[in-house]
Amino acid sequence: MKSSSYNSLKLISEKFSVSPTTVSRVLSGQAKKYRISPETEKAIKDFAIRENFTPNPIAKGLRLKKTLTIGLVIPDIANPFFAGIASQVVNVARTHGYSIVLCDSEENPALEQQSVELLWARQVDGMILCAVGQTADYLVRYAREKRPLVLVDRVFPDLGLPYVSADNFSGAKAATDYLLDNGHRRIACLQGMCGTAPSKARVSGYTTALHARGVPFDPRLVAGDSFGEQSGYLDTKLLLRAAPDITAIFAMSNLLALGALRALREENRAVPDDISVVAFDDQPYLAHLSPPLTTVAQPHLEMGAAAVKLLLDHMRNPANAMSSGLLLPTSLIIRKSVRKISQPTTQ
Amino acid sequence: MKSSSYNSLKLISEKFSVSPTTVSRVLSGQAKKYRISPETEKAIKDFAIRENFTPNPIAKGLRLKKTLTIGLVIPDIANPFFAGIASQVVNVARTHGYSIVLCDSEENPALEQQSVELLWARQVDGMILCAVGQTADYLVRYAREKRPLVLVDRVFPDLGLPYVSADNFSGAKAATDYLLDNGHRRIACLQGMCGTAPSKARVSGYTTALHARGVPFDPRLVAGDSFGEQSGYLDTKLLLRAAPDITAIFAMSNLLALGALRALREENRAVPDDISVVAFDDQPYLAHLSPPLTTVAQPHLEMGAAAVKLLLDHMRNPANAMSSGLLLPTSLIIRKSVRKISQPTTQ
DNA sequence: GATGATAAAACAAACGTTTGTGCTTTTTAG
DNA sequence: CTAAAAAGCACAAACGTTTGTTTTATCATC
Repeated sequence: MKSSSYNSLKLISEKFSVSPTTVSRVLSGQAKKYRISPETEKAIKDFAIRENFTPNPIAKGLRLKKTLTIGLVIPDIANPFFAGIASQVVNVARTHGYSIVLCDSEENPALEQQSVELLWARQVDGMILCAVGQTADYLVRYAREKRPLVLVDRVFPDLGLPYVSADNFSGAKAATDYLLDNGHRRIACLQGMCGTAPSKARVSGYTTALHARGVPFDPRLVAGDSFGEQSGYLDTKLLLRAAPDITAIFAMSNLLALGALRALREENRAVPDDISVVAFDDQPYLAHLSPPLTTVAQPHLEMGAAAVKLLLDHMRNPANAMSSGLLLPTSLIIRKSVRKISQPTTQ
Repeated sequence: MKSSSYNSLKLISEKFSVSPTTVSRVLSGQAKKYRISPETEKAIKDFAIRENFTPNPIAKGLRLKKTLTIGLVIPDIANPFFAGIASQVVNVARTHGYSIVLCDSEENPALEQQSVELLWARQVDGMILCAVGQTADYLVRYAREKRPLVLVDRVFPDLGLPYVSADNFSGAKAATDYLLDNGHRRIACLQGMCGTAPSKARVSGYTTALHARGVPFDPRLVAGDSFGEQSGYLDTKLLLRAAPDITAIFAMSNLLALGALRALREENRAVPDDISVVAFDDQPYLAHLSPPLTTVAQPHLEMGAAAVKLLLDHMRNPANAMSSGLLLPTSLIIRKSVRKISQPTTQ
């Protein structure tokens, strides 16, 4: 377990009076290919594992132009949603021998771009990016250069970059259907940052569900333009004034739901008795709220895992680099924040 | 903004028909020291920034034996507590020019040790470690070798390694005092993993507070041996049977509190009317629970920031490497989960 | 017009690998 | 006993930097 002062092939090679070449070949499993004698091989191997030696990855990286390193850029690692993704990214990358260099863009597009460029400069072999912002034009260059880069969650399908995301459309549609099934007709929708792919898809799922039931779409019922708690709070307040007859709120993020809950509490509207609430994205604590929140769960972990797998695939085979988008299924988790109401008019 | 195909000093040097040496010296700001002519300097500098060139950090790392890289080992990045720490670590490291290589030990001591060794092998310049487990003997070697390594949260003061942690003792004492102030005398305590520094310190704060008030310490009132939600649930159940007369529970982690809440709900004990609850560590959602939980907040962000600063200090100056422990103050956040009771016997 | 400063930049080695090729020595075949 | 083949390994270059030392040209000085 003690690590040695033998920290280079040269030192080891001197120990055995062979050349560094030989040691390198033994340690990279090329012994038979280069006809190293079994005795030499065993001696070196034993020594290496006993002294717990591994060839310097920096030198290796220089020579091989591969660093066994993947860059991960996240808007906010303290956000449980991204933390969940990161967790799986780190873990499956590890099982494939890759390490993760983590950058936090602090929800700032400029910092994001900086981070991406820093990571390429640091010679990462590939990159996983959860973008912030509605656009990311600086990425087209990387798409053109066919760099191994996969987008997660905040995707840009037009860029021709591989991506993985939850199936936001279907998730939102399922949630809306659920509300409709429970008799709701005036369903407000708290959207996230306008123009982002997830937000657009979710709103689209919402309107599609409405149309399918012939429920008129009222543009005044969709509010908001950020995924944050503040926005949920504020827009719910406004919504309650602008459309007092709503019976349900579909909050398109976790934090939006938290904000909405706070607003509703202040306004003395009971959930679900006065107003039903459905959130998007599940987090353990949602079950502990009162009432426990019904929500559409995203497969965080799978998203992270899938991103790494996609990336590794593209690293091995740059050919299939374009337009392999993955949409992972969501699932509606039914708790106690939706009330069944009778809606005489549509019975 | 477009990055060039000029990706080596050599290429650039040819462009200007100078030597790589000259380019290197210009780009590292040593122009005047080595008397590079101002024209040459300006030309190269301009070109470099126009083409957005930076010397290859891998080659640099090999030559300089410095990688501008810090390893971060976390038991579970999906846990908001650690995510908060990581967030600041990443950010302040970045402002100092360092990148973070992230490892997740999955609460597994063996994997932790592997990760630590992997990171050293990867030539990180320093490391920040949130250990799991009660011991970490493999670290003594690194302490002896005076490697830049700082411990966070789960610290081992005896190892002689620098560390930063919340002042768990004072935090727990404050929480217990608060319960006592509110008339509680039969206060149960849900501890975390026994033997870990935070858990020991917290329990010690709890007992100290009791003693100071002359409240008898009842060993049966301290239960638990893990920081997880399951443990909180289970041990609360057991506690309610073993000591039905308790009026308050001090849960020494967030998740423990969540588990306790679940158990109390099942047993139809209202919080805070039947039983008061105080948690340890604040997370945004605690305010949204019902009732909003009183808790002792740890300075996550400061902990992460402090860890990096300590580390950088020790990297610059290995001399002051030993025994610089930082205890960051906690703060009691009072919400609505504690009821004031009259306690005639001790009035 | 030699002598020595000084300016401007090049040389070469080193960091620790990997890899194509070349060099001995031993073994095998005929 | 010779020629060819195989075994076992070493050489040297390259990856892209940085840095101590040299080199070359320019200029001023006496």
